[in-house]
Amino acid sequence: MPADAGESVMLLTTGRIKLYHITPEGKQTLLALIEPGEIFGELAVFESGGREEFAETMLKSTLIKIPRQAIQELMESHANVAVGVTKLMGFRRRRVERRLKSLLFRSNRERLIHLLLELADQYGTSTPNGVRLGIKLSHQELASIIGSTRETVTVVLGELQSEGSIAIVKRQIILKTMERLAKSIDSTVPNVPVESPFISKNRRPAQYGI
Amino acid sequence: MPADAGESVMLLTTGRIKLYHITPEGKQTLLALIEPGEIFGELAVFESGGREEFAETMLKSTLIKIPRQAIQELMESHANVAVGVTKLMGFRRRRVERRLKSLLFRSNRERLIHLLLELADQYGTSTPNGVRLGIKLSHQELASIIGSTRETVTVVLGELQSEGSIAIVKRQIILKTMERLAKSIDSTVPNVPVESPFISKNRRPAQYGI
DNA sequence: CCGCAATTGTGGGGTGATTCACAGTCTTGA
DNA sequence: TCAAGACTGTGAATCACCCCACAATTGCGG
Repeated sequence: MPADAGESVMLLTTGRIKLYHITPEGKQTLLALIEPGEIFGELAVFESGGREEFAETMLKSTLIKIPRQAIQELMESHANVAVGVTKLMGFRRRRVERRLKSLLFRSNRERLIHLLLELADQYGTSTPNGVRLGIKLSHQELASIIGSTRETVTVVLGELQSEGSIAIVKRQIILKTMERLAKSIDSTVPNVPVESPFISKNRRPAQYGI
Repeated sequence: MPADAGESVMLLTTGRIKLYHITPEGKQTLLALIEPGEIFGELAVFESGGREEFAETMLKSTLIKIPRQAIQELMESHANVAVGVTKLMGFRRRRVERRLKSLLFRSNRERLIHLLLELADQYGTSTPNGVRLGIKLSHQELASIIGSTRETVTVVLGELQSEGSIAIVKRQIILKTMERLAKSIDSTVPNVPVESPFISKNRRPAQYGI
């Protein structure tokens, strides 16, 4: 597999791939986990250069390399392909935005719980004891997702375990009380009427839900 | 302008719009600033429900509301429309990902500088004294973008000002030494060879640039 | 099954950032 | 032009989290 993948879109067929970025300090930030059926490197379709992100296989993976030009033509000639690509990009963007929201203004503990719930959503399978995460991530990796450190993750996971919220067997995390965890992060109940500090009282601008 | 915008894509023609999210605690996180020519609410095309984000005008704005169905048909019949939408979504995703990267593992000060540079890039105009940001954001708003607090932003801006890096006149920020600022954040030089802590020495997985 | 490396676990010191409280300044609508 | 509300500025106390250092455990490759 050559290193010149910049001019192509990659389609993952089996396995799992980790996309990440490395900061100047050598710390890494996980950008996305790619599952079979997903494409990545799509942004390369519209621009060339800028190759500061890396991909790394987490499982034995096979993928198809689609030349940039081919997919561009395909999108132009077959509208449904274009719609599909758009949809995929939308999903990934939404994931990123959700992560952004959980990152801003949340404690380390809350972020970790948030992440666990999300992983459960994506990779969880129900068992009698609770939801088992079908993905193995080291504490280091978890930390790199929530923007924390290895040690802190270790500690918080320990706390959650002794609180009985999760169990860890063979490096597999099992969420025993999903509901309780979920509640513990969004019902940090604000009794204050939701009032944005940004919305002036006298000159209130137009505002809508979207 | 009705509040039922959920079923439509909005196209901004003039003005500026702020998209944000409000956390249960009432804190707000800015998701995106929309400029003329951009669309938002696109995700609504593919899914209904889920309306936890808000839009607020920052300037007098006019926008066109395109019904969900119309754009879907348009995308299917005119491939170039689909390509365009995809492109726009890509840009926004890239912005979010960049922000995410700058959020993880960076100090408050670095994040603020990073933000100023980005704003200069988007809204800056060159003047003899430096680059003037053509956008007014309160300290509170700046804080909500970088995930900090109003007070901290005030302090850091003060520091930058007395360091001579920026000047503030009439609530307008002027970047006097862009290069110096830029250098101060990415050349926190790591002489360590870039070696991911995630890459084992014995069983190194496949890894490529993308 | 043995050994090395990766991973997990734990504590203590230091600190950047939040929180709270209040004062001063700017701005805009009446 | 005046007043009320938004915005900016500042200091003190507190705390969550990072950083460093080292021990214990697990797991993989030969």
